[in-house]
Amino acid sequence: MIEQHFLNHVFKATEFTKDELEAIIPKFKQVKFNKNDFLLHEGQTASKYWFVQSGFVRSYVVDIEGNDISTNFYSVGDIVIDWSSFFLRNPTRENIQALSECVCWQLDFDTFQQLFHNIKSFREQGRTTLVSNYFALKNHNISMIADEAKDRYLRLLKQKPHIVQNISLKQIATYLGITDTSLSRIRKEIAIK
Amino acid sequence: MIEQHFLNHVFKATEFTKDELEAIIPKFKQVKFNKNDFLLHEGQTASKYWFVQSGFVRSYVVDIEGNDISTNFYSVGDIVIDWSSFFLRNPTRENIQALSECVCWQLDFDTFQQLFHNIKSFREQGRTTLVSNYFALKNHNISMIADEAKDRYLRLLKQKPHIVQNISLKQIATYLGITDTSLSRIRKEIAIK
DNA sequence: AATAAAACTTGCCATAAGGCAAGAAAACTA
DNA sequence: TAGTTTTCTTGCCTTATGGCAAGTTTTATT
Repeated sequence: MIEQHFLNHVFKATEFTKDELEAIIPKFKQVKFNKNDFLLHEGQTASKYWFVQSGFVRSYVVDIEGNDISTNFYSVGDIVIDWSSFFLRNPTRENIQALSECVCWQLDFDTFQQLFHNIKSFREQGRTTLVSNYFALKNHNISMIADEAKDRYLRLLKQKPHIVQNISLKQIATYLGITDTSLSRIRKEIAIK
Repeated sequence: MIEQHFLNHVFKATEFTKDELEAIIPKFKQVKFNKNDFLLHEGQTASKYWFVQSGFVRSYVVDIEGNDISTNFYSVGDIVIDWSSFFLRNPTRENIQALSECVCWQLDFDTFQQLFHNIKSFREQGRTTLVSNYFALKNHNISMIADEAKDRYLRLLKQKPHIVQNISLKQIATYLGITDTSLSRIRKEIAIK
């Protein structure tokens, strides 16, 4: 029964007719990942994307010195996609890795294209999702410039408390553009107050 | 004659049929801005976007302390759009301002929607443009974390030399997340070598 | 439970970048 | 062209954050 499907939480029924949901949702395939599995690896061209039903995922890039930098974290309800690799059909610089056991719903590029060009509400919703991701990235970027490290951490804590609780200090630190040492000190300072 | 239209450089003929170009290009309206004119102002909801035929444009936000932070620079051939305000129909935090006299080609939201839903190649191209912008923003963000100030400046210099040559040191500095003082010192250091 | 491996904390010192303010240079303006 | 405003440079000192390394705690493995 499609009403009970996890993806109904993703494709809110208010924006889609029942027929549309029945055309869209069955196209997704359930996949499971083990901890440390790669959903996408540096050098590959993304040909799928996922919605997370359970578990935690991280994306990161490796810089010239070999340090990895977290670019994003994903948990229940989030879309996991390398937008540029998926749509520009280019090999990616990003790695996307499961941080725990995960259950996801997967769609491939060709099926996406078919839905995108045939269902108006699907493309509207896809555009909204992409633009929302763009907006979040822009705000993160502004925060990197305008806020000091402690405020960036507090901002993340407020926006994604479940991320802060479930992901290692080191991986959060690189997302915030600071070292693990600094983040440890920031946490201590906050705890004292 | 549509072949001579400026927008032919934007909508590459390889991706569009002649008929499509004739449906798309006449929908754009030429507008001119004087130096310091606002294309979009904080608090407004973006209802148009532009392609720049000539001149320079800057977008910026004002932080809590009242400092402005450049978020982007635009010149010939670039799209000037507040993606999130335009598509999510929300009031924006950004200001978009002409830095010189500008000639632009403008499209409004309703006309965009009509083209987007009716012309497959138009929506493919729009998606590509948005994703390319997303990619650039992401790389800027990674650069903010992985590179020191001098390298961020050299990167901008390489990627957008015409921006560095035409925009004030202060405005470039905030884009790079540093003070004008620091950028001045970085330039001096580079000049010495 | 024992051991190994990660993850986190802390101290000491180094450094990139900021804050402020004065002066120089360049760009407008009348 | 003289005057005014804006932009840029430079010196002096401060500060947030980094680098490294040792120790501690937590988590995984057999």
